Amino acid sequence: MISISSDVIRGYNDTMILYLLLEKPSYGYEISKQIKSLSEEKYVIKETTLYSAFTRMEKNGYVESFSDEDMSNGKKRTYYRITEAGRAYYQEKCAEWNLTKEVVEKFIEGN
Amino acid sequence: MISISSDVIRGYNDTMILYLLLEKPSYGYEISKQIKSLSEEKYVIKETTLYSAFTRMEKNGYVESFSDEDMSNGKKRTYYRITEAGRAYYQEKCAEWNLTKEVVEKFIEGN
DNA sequence: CTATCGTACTACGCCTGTCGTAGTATTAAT
DNA sequence: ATTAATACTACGACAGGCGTAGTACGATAG
Repeated sequence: MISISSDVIRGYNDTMILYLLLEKPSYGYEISKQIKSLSEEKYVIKETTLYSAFTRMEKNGYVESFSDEDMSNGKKRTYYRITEAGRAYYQEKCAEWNLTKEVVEKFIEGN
Repeated sequence: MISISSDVIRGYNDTMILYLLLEKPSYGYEISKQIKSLSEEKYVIKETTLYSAFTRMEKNGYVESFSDEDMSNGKKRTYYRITEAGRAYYQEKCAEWNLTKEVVEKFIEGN
């Protein structure tokens, strides 16, 4: 059974997360489920990968965290909001992806 | 200037090298130049990356090395030949790439 | 009323491919 | 005589992904 290798996806987890944050702020568990459903169950991000991506991206200024003030559901959550730098980074990654795809496909069977 | 990040290409260097070995055995320097030209100068593999890929792939049984017996050009070279396991691995990586591409593109702008 | 499941994380440390730096040796060109 | 191109090897750092484990709360089931 073919599955997505971590070596390929490496560096693109951030991009996927940022994509989901483009529309509205979100938090770990929700992002995780969205990645799973958007990828049609083909990719499930590991919890540790996800949370370390948040930490890294906050340190890099691509996202900002804030706490769930309201707490109507009783569970504490840390939400993340994409920053302007995050949006710019996302755009760069999209361009990089297109270039990478172009190159890699020259080495894939049937071009 | 957008360039290919090592995080993206990680794990696909092997695939590119194997692709070039499909037709005929080759050696480091030649592979390096072929990757550069086939990618239209868009990707230049680092020497250390290339040679460590050879070592790793030989250990994994994807390639076999042999020495240049003839030596008409006076330079010692280590040639690599793809094995059956290497061909199978290449096929798997192609399938994996197609899956990965499908998934990643759901998270790239303009779908 | 007790146990399990789903939610929502944090901590720690290993693994592996990539890459920077450096060095060696031969041949060809200037 | 020196530089450039060829053809590597050695060593160690780095970073992202991931395995394992643990915490804590609420809801649901038996």
